[in-house]
Amino acid sequence: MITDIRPLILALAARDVLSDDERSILISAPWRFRGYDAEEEIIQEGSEPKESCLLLAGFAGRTIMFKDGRRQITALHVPGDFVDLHSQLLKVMDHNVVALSPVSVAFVSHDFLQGLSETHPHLSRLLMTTIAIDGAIQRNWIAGLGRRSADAQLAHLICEVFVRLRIVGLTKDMSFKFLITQLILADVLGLSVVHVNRMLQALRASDLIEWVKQTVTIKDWDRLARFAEFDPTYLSIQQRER
Amino acid sequence: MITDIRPLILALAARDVLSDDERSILISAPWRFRGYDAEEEIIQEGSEPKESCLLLAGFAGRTIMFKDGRRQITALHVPGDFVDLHSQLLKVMDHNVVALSPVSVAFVSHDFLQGLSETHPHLSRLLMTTIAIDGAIQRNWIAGLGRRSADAQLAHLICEVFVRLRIVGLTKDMSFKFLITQLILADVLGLSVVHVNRMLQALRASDLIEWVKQTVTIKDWDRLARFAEFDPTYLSIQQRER
DNA sequence: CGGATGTTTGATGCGCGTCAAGGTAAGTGG
DNA sequence: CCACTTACCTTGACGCGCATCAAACATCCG
Repeated sequence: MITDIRPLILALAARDVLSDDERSILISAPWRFRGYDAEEEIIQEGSEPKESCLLLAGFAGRTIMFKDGRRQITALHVPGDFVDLHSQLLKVMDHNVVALSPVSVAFVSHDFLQGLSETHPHLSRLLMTTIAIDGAIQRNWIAGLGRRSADAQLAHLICEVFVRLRIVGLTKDMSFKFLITQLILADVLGLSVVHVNRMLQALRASDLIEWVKQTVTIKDWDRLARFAEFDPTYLSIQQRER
Repeated sequence: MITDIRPLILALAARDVLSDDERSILISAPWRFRGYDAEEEIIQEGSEPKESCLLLAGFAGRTIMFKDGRRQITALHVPGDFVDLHSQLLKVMDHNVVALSPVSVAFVSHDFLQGLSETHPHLSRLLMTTIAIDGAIQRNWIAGLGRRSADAQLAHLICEVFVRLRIVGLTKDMSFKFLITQLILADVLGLSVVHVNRMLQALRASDLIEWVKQTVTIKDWDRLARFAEFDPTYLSIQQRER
């Protein structure tokens, strides 16, 4: 069981300066750790959580289900993401949170988080910022689902995941472990599995990416980013070394 | 020029109890009022606003532009909505905010809003909640763009707009003024104008809605909501009289 | 009255879904 | 250790939903 919350610290530090005090508050928070298998539900639609859930390892997603059994994944989470920080503001969950691969997570009580707003306002505000970044990512997905072609949308997702994983140190050169099946990818992109497969092959044929054994390698970042019209501004990453 | 911020108060009061003190703080806040014509940009992508913008009358939207000139509208705002409350958390705007009809708006400084978090924590938290509701709406749009058919997605949007307008008292029985062209609707739904037109006619033919002279009338709420699989939970409306 | 803006209609074609089947790799039990 | 299963990836055939192009209408406005 993973109990290292460093991904959160990396994710926050990428957005603003984190003091030592703030780091140690986070480290010593009353976390409750737990693991889930792929496809297990972490949080149910309609529930009223009293804790928020931080992802430490693996991939998770927010899913909205339709009556006919189809689903759409509305957010893809990487380690360091709070998957439901907004649950402290919204009482009832309007969607499920599902493990998309085996994951390790850490729960903290809403009470603890709300206490932060008095004792550590800057940190509390920084956490709110991650909610806003979530919103920016969602806007980008809306733009892509509405107006981008399937291949460009897929390319854009790969760019986004790469950058988000790099923030938390989960990339190696130009590649990363992506523990996601094409079926899940289809539910993210709003496409059929068949078409996802064909678009992946198109990107491979253009020599933009490689994807073998759950490892994605970006072979030509500039061309991929240009093809996807990827502009990382919306991820609100602080400029420094690059 | 409209300078009545009551829509905001109605929108907030629909989500939680608002004390008289909180109401008067909002009313006496240092608003700066202004009007815009349709298609005028209220906030530019890439700018770093020092104020947030409250919509008082008309419709506004957040738009993401593509290089080829096409656009996607990622949010549709009704009176009472803060169109860029998140700009106090995110430094750089990742999208434009555009007037979709003639609008009246009111700006408040971020400093004022941040001051609220100390003097009126409950109110401040309630404002944060509206950011989270925004996120919930966006998730629903993602689900619709990805998995719903064009007609169901259109029906869902009409349900959503109706409910949101009713909160701020802008519906009359089952109808509302919708100052939105089909071209704008196309950019909201990620469709072509032609197809939007056809889907509208389909809804009319099924006797679900009527749309004449910028006035939409829902002729059969239950059937429309069922057809769209509309469930208002995500709008976080307090249950009371109904 | 013309010109602009928005709505409606028709014809044609492409992007992506659906259905179906085969291929591969990993895990499971006898 | 091998048959069997299960999960996932890949490929092909076919059809529908929606885009695109083009043009006719309608409405409003100066």
